[in-house]
Amino acid sequence: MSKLRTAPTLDDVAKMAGVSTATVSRCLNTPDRVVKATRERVQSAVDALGYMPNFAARVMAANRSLTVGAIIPTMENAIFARGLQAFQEELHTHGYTLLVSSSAYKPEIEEEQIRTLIARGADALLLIGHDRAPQIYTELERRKIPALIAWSFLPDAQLPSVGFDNRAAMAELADRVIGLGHRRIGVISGIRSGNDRARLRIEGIEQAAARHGISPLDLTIIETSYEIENGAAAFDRLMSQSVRPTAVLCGNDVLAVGALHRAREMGLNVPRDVSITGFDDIELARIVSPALTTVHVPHREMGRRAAMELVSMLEQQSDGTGSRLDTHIVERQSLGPPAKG
Amino acid sequence: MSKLRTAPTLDDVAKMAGVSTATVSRCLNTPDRVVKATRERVQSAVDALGYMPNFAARVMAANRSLTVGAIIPTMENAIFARGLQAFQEELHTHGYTLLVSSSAYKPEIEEEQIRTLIARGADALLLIGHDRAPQIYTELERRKIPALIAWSFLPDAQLPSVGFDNRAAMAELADRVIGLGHRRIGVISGIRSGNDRARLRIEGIEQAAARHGISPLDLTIIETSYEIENGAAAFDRLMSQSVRPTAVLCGNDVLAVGALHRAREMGLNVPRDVSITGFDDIELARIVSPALTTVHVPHREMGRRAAMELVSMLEQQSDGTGSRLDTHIVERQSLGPPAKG
DNA sequence: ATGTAAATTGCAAGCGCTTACATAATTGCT
DNA sequence: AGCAATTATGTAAGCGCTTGCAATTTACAT
Repeated sequence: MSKLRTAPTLDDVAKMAGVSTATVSRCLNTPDRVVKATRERVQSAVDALGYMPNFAARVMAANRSLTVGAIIPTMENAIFARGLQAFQEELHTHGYTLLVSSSAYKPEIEEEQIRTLIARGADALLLIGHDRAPQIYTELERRKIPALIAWSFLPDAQLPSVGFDNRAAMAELADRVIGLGHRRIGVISGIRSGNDRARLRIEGIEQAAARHGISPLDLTIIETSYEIENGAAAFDRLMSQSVRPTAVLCGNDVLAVGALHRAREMGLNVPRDVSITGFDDIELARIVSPALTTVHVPHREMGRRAAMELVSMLEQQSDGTGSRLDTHIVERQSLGPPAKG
Repeated sequence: MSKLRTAPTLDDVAKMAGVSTATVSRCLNTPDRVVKATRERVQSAVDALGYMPNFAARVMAANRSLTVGAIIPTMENAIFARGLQAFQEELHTHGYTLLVSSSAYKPEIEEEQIRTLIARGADALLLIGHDRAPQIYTELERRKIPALIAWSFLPDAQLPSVGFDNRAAMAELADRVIGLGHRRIGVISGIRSGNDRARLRIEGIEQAAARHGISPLDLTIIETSYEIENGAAAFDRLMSQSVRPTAVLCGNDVLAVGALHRAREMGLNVPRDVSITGFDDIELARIVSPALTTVHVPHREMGRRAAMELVSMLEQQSDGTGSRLDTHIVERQSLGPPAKG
């Protein structure tokens, strides 16, 4: 029975080149272990047949896939795009492929995605942030899957992390805002539950406020998920308080853009009537007007380092050390001193 | 020799449940072909062991992966995000998984990605646009990989497509612009080579211009790749001509946002001094100010239909019929009549 | 030439799963 | 109760590849 028109296999190549399948396999994977003449013969057979190795078979036989999985909270906005791009480029130079999936910020989906990626043979995983059910870490440990956390650096966490200090970064920005004279501050944060970045950023603001003797009563915090619309709605709520804040610190640029948009719709001048700040420094932050004052995160560098770290964990069998990157404030037009009043 | 701490296999489950591996497999894939008592026994073994089927092994044995691959030109901006999201959601309801990769608008990379996805066992492919080397189509045909094209509907193309009529959509917008009295028109297009969407959109503008007796000399076309920066630079060039256009039609919203940004930097009032339009109606179009007048593309609907079509091609072994979706113009603030003079 | 070490190639055993086919258990009839 | 038809389960042959080990060839020193 002839298998009509299916992809050529190693066997086909081997027959055509007059060698064993082992040799063909070696030509593909460890060419220097094959003498030149044979290698060339095999290569022409490969070319002639348009042979491409079957990935599933390879994974099964070799018990590794040269694939790294990443689960990011969302693909819908640009927050993770640049970092992930750099991550994947760096992986590529080491011969690894990236598989991405998104958890929509839902812990149960993230857990499922982790299992799926493992079942698909991912050799290692990149996760975002530290907050998740402990048994996930146990499971990764048990299965001996190297994993790394990005977007949040914590020195003593269960897994090594490559990222920045969310708390300190936001505290620095809050210091700056308070230093300009703002005393009534609104905060539009992402949902803290299961999201250490959101939680730590708020903590940073609270720390800075406390340092400057600002009462918690003058700090209004709204939690909402990271969408432009929600930033706008939260801004509405903040501004409809009896005493309006003079500055609104947002958990990320997406929320800030929403706030900015609503401010404009309300006829408010930013930063004269109210200051608005973001976090992340995504492209959008430069495009809106007034351009957002925000915290710049070295996304590309973070992605690149995460990839290097993960590859070294994979290839040196090491546990990974992690690294902390610096952020800095980017001053644009959306932050100014409060209006006299 | 004991395999220390590796993932449990079908065999482990079978032993624990006291059945054959075939029965376990059937429990997982065709539960109604197994009697309830057995099924439950197997299920508890699965739970107890935390068993997850090995994907590679399954693909190899079953010769299908329940995976669909999509190659999109870019992930860097939101153009394809929403449609792809809907595509993946719909696939999910049919039990399929989506694997996405990006070609960076490079034909040779796209070709490589196609091969990679096939090697990884994709059961079917989603491609964007019709323009690509003919041998790719031959190859897909030869390997009997169902494939579908999105973002551009062409009734008689090699492969079925789900999308809209790029030419007609842009012609409609150009008609509107010309109808407002614009006679000198600038066009900022994506690179046409290998991109039928870009090509057809320009054709639409040219058609409309011809219909209204506008000389090709009054139509300045700049081609550049789809990045905000490039939109800005192209706008610069258009406005530094001896006779400035009164309206600038952009190949997509990303370019338009760049143009808009530069216009503002140049101190031009949009639309009083110059009108700017986009194409796609991504979220960004609503956020910028003035908000972009653009062509709304039903991205979600397109993604959903593409998924349905592909699943039916896969499951009915049919060839696929494709379908044309309607676009419509969204009037916002960036388009107005030309200034007197 | 001859022996030995090193390089090259082949053989064949899996990797974990699905599924055609064979067998065993159950059901429904008469 | 007895038989055929139906349903449930088991047996075992792969799927296409990698890789440890054995066999063969080549290179090199004596």
